[in-house]
Amino acid sequence: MRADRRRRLERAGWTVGDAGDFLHLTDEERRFVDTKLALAEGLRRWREQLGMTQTQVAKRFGSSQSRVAKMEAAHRTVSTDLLLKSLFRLGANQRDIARFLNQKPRVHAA
Amino acid sequence: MRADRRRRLERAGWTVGDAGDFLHLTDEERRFVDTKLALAEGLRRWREQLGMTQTQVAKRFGSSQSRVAKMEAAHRTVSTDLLLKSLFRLGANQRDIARFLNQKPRVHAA
DNA sequence: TGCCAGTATGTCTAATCTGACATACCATGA
DNA sequence: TCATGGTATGTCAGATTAGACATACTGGCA
Repeated sequence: MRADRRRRLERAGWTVGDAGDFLHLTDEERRFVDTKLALAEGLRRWREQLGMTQTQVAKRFGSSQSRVAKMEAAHRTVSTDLLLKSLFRLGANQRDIARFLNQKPRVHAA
Repeated sequence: MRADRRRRLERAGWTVGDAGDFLHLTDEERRFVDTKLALAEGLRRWREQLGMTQTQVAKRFGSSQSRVAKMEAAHRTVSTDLLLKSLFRLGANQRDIARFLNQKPRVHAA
């Protein structure tokens, strides 16, 4: 579970030392990352719900598929601003966002 | 109420044409701005709750009072990333954020 | 196996955001 | 009235992020 979490973060572009000192992320940082992951997951679920591909979404955004992939991966070059704007562009509203934040992360839960 | 809302946005640095065509903010933009305002208000309330001044908060952040003022004003040069990080640094958590988002805005409500 | 749609990753340049500083505003109390 | 503490606004240089493009991975199916 710790390892899984770390993998997710690394995939997301966070250069984490190695497993042990993973904890020199401060509490704030951890909360921030978790929030970003929640939004990213929310975005992916929302897109899938709409039955759209990343490419289709990218086109609608006037952006590129690669950028959408990074959004959903909560990559470090992706801001929460971008995640929020993207969700809104796909029709989500403020309450949907709040819902995503209250949702327990599905992946590193097991 | 419309006028009040507009004033808030202008104070926040959004160049809004004039009252009438205020509506050429798209839905997405409006939702995004509202979200930012909610976080900004949340930050101010959180700080006041802690009985701190903007200057004190700035010092704790390693930032400046002017930046804190802009955060609380949801100024356009302030990202939601900064707002979230700031809230987390003051001890808020993801659920607190969700709560802020579900809260009806106090100001342009009347 | 070889294709293909969908997704992921790396790296550029332009645009945006950050903290700092200077300065202005705004109440309240002497 | 004028200090003073707290808050707001404008601007700038350095840091970070956006979209684009190239390219690589992945799973399914002929």
